[in-house]
Amino acid sequence: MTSPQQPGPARPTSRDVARAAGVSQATVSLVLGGKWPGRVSEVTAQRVRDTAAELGYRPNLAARSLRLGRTRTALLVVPALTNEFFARVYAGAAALAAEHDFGVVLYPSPDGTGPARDPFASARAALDGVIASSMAADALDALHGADLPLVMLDSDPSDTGPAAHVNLDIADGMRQVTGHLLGLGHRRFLHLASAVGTWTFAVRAQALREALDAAGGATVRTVRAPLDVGAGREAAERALTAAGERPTAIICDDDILAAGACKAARRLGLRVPDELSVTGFDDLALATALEPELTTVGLPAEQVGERGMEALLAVLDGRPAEQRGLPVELVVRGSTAPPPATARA
Amino acid sequence: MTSPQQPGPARPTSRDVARAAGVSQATVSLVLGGKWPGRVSEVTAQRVRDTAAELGYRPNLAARSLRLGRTRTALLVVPALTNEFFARVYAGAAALAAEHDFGVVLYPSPDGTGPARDPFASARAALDGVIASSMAADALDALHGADLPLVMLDSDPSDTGPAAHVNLDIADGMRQVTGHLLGLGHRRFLHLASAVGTWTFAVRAQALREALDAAGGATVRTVRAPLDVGAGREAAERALTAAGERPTAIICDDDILAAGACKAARRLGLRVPDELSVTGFDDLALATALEPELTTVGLPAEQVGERGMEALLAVLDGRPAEQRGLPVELVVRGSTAPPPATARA
DNA sequence: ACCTCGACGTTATACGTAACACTTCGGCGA
DNA sequence: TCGCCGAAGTGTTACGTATAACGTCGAGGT
Repeated sequence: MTSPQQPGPARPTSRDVARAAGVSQATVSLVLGGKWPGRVSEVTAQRVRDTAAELGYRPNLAARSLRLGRTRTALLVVPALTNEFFARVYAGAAALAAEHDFGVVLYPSPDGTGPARDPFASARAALDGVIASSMAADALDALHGADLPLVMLDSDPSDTGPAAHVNLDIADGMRQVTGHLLGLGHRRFLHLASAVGTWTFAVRAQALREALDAAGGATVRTVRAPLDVGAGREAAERALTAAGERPTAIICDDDILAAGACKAARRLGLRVPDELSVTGFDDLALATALEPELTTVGLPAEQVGERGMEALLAVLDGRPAEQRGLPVELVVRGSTAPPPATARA
Repeated sequence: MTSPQQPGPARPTSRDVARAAGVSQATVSLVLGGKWPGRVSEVTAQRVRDTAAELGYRPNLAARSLRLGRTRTALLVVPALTNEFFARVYAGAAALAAEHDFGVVLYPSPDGTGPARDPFASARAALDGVIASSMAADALDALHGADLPLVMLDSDPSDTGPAAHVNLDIADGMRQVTGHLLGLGHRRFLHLASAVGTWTFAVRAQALREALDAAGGATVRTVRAPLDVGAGREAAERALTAAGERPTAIICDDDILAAGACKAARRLGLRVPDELSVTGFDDLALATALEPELTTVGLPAEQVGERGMEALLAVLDGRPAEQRGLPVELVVRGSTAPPPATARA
């Protein structure tokens, strides 16, 4: 029974409901749109609602969008969703959107392959606005080109293009980890970074530098690695075996890199945390799956999505979107400890 | 400069392009729709394309959908995307969809909380079809109610409701792990299951049972746990400390549970793999982040998404969707080894 | 000279909805 | 009795697109 065309009776329209209820299409629209008080009597309204339910009426969203010129749909532009952080951002955004009868559609930034698709073609509906992570670099130009309300996540606030910014207080997170490690007695650090050249890297690097300078006598070396476990391991392994005094703590920009650093340590026969401390960022599920559990900076990913959507809704309403850094929180677990006595000399 | 209304000039329509190019709107539609050969001269066509590009024309997708009655949009229904497996399914589906100028919108099955939203309300556009994972139990009823083409992922093939099924050959995966462990000499197993009561659990349990029966003299105990590391650890810890002979291998339905099992082992002072073998399912990034790396059954998640979309496109074209189990592959890593000599006696 | 026909377009229409402007009608104060 | 008002709806229109049906025009055949 392959029936490519109209199989059963076509979906009922508001006019069908109107006919069945003995009213005009306009009345159906009024009632179902919630605009009826004072315009339609309660009895009629109830009759309309009943027949609508009976026929299984669902408004045609394409027609509604066309009529209204708005779609109640936002585009969320993120790098790969396989990164738990962004999956959580999406979850937060989608949850808040649902509360406001909004939808969220994703632009999955192509993972390397793919000819850098058009973010707007992938969104099948017309869009009311865009929420974009600064990490999805490939799509950003196109977004600025479109004259849609744009909310940027974790991007340079001095960039005045976007209508609003939602930023994590990463600098504070960096200060917290660094302070924690300095307090334990560490003085030689390795910074395993993921996205050199971006704004968030600059913020992290500067916060780290300032914290170390304030402590005095501390050194740091920065190494870059693509965002996966294997790459993190290799980079860490290289840095740990390089000439010069070995660092006693590795500060990673991401839990995934931290996992790599832990593997590198194990390969080199360094015990974590006794001989080497490792910290991450994000507090992914991974952080508590590892042994020892990872000391990391917890980022409220869901909140990032929520606030992004909140800001977008505000902009769409003509309200000002309040810009505020989201607080982050150091989560101390088992991957950090004082440096070995030999290194403290 | 908050401008809730029309800020700049409204987006150009096909009529604007027509005016600028000195042709009728219909011609613009023909040219841009690719239907021009034989109906519009090459020069005119080129002129239309140029002016369209110049004005930055983008077709209004709502209007197109309304006109065509099709949206080229599919709904993908999955449990939480924070599960890397489903994020990969989405990636696969979205990639293939993009090749066919299709879009994929997600129904993020509410994570416990949330009043079980309407899957169709969350999709803002009208839909051409649905691809649903059997794991998103809460939404399935509503999906069967709608008369949309439905492709089910990993669900009972004897359920004839859906238009097509895309299944992983999980039974084979289970046979492979079991065979691997039996070959190493294991005879006492713990099955750490995630979704008792579902079809995939039934398949796994039966395959496991059959493989063990064929070997003879092997025993298994099944324990259930919610799908997260902590729950897996607790369940495994309880089972490992229970009365009776301790199992020498834990077969987990998921890498996440396997991570929990590894933690349980470490807590109890059991070394993996020397004193306890652990296997997972899915081959997530987590599998290689752990130490030792996890022996697991690799599932082609992206392919699941691709095949699902492929099947849906076929159904929409009136073609038959070929039903085939996707092959899975045992990936042997460091978390499995022969059981300790004491247990082999 | 008339008809045909292909090439190249154009005109007109419908998709389903929301909202504006309008009608109908009983009641009510002057 | 007239005029007016509010309640309760209805008629109509427009949103932007795709396509079926129709027009025009010149070349070529008879």
